[in-house]
Amino acid sequence: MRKHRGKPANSDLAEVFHGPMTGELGFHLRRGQIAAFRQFARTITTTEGITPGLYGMLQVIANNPGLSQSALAVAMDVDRSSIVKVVNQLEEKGLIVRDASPTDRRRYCLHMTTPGVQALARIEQAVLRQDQDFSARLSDAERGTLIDLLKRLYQQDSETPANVRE
Amino acid sequence: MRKHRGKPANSDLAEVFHGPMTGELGFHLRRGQIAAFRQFARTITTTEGITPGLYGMLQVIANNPGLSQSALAVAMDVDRSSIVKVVNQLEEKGLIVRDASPTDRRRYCLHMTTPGVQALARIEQAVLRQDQDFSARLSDAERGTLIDLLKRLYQQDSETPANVRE
DNA sequence: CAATTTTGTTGCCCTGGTTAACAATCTGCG
DNA sequence: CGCAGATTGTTAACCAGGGCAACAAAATTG
Repeated sequence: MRKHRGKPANSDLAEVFHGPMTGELGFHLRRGQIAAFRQFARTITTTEGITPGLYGMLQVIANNPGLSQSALAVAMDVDRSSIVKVVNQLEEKGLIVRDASPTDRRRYCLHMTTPGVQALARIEQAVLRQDQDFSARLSDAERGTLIDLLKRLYQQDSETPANVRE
Repeated sequence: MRKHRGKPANSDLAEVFHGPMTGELGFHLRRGQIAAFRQFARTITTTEGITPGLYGMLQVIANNPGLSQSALAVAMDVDRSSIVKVVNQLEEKGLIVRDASPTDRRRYCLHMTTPGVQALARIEQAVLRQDQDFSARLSDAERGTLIDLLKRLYQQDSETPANVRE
C-alpha cells in the first residue's frame, strides 16, 4: 500500500519537465508498470496480501503442477535462492505444498492445496477485474494492440520466446 | 495426504504455462519493463554506472534547474528521504551540486555541474540509441502508438486524487 | 567405485523504497 | 511582534526482492 502525499504548498514548481525522456519508450514503460503495480497494490495486495510477483508464482505453480523449485526459478527468471523465500511465503499461507518427488529425493514437487486453488480462483477474478479497470481508457482493440506490441518488445529480449504459451 | 489430479508432474519442462496471465495487460507490462531495464543495464549501467532511476533524476534536475529536493521527490513520486541517497550519489559523482537557496536557508537548489552536463549529454545519446535498439522490432508508427497507449494508461493513475487532505 | 552435476538451502550483501523522529528554518496568524 | 504550526533535509531502523557464494545431500556420469 502506498500513500500519495499532497504536494507541498510551497513548491515553487508548477510543472516538471522531463526533457528528452518524453520520447523514450523505456520511460513510459516504467511509468506504466509502476501505475499498474500501484493499482494492483490498492486492490489485490491490501485485500488478499498477494503481490504481483506472488500472484505470478501462484499462476505458474497452478498451471504447471509438480514443477520443481529450480524449474520455477527458470520460469520466473530469478535465482534459485530467491525462489526459496517465495515458496516459503506461499507455503506458510497454506496455498501450496512441497511434495516429495517419488523419483528424486532432492527435489520438491510444488502443488496447490485445495484452499490454494480456491484462493487463486478468487484472486484471479479480482486481478482480471482490476486489469480491465486499469485499461478502461482503452478500447478492446487498443488493449489488444498494446499487449501485442509489448510482447514483441520483450520477446526479443528473452532468448526463449517459445516457452510462453499463447 | 493429498491426491492431485492426473496431470503429469512437470519435472523437466521445456515449456511453462502462464495461465490467464497471458491475457493480462499488467503481466506484459511488467515483462516489458523488465526487458527494458535489463537492456539499459547491459548498455548504460555497465559503462556509465547510471541506473534508469539515476538517469531520470539527472534529467529532471537538468531540465528544472534549481529545484529543491522536496520538489524532486514530488516529481519522482518518492519520499523526501529517498531523495537524499540519490542526490548524495549524484553529488559524489560530481554530476550535480547542492547550492544554497538565497531565500530559504533550509532548502538546497539542485544544479548540474559542468562535468555533469557533459556526462548527461553523453549518457543521453547512449540512452536514445539504446531506446531505438530496444524498439527495433517496431515501426516508427508502432512505437508512437505504443507510447501513446502507455501514456493514456498511466496518466489516468496520476490523475486519481488519492492525495486529498484529511 | 569416484568425480561431477543438480537441488534446495543458508548467509551476506546490495538496491531502493518506506516510516518515524528530529533540528533548523520558514510561515501564518493573533 | 511572538509563537504555533509547516516545511526541508537528514538520519535511523526496517523491509521487499534479488544476486552471489558456499554447502550438504542426492543424483548422474564415466
